[in-house]
Amino acid sequence: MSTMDPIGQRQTAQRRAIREVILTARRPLTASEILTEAGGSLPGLGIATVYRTVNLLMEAGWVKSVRLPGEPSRFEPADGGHHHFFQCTACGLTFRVAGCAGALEALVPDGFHVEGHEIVLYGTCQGCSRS
Amino acid sequence: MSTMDPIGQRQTAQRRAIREVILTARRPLTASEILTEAGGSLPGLGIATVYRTVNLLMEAGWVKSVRLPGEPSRFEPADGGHHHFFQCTACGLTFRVAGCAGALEALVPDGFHVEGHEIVLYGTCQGCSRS
DNA sequence: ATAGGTGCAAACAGTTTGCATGTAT
DNA sequence: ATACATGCAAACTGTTTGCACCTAT
Repeated sequence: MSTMDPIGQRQTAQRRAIREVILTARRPLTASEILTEAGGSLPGLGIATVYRTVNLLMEAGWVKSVRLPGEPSRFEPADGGHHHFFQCTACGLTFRVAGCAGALEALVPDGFHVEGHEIVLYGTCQGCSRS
Repeated sequence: MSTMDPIGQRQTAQRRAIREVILTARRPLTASEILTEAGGSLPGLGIATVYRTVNLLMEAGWVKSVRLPGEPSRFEPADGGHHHFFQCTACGLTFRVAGCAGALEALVPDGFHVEGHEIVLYGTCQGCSRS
């Protein structure tokens, strides 16, 4: 899967722009953040196109969604490896956390099969803890 | 805090019914599930009252909200102890999971303070794994 | 009597969808 | 040329809010 692979059936400026914005961002972006970013070079870009393209990118395996409880969906490159998130309760910023607590299978009763998990940590970030 | 403590300033049939529905349910309920349940004995009950009462119950410490990523809020008694959730990817049912993976503080860099966390396990439940 | 609560409808955010227009192929 | 993509607006879900009416105190 190279950068030149088409998304869907056709290459369009919108799809290229949206993919680039997500792939070059250093944090997961919401749909409206993507609209703002990509809309800079593509006046008239609509939120529906962002959602349609993001869904296409997810089906194609380029992008995955990050869903923090009570937060709008964010989108990030799918190849970022397994990680979780830390959300600062003071400033609201969301940080990526590299590690992962294992042994989660042990938590469920017999007959249940754990295939995946989501962990969100809450607390105060570096900046907010200091002040 | 006894069962007779008022919620807000006044006791009303709606508030009593909504509280009882949440406190006697054996799984967390969405606002519309609460409306359906409590609405049985209170025809005309509105969804706005459910939300207003649930928010009041949360402020009062009776109830807490369960927010699974991408799911509508659910509400459960606040005194249920620390636990997490397992959501079946086949049938969609949500189960409570008693245990908890510790050592989550180790995942964040120096300067970050972990105050809480949320863990959601995904997989197949007992019934769906069998078939 | 009156502050506070309720129901309804409107408003709101996030997301999806229908449709006529536009465009990559 | 034509099937696919876009933009807009409408629809939809979950949640909150404004307001006139109602009720526990």
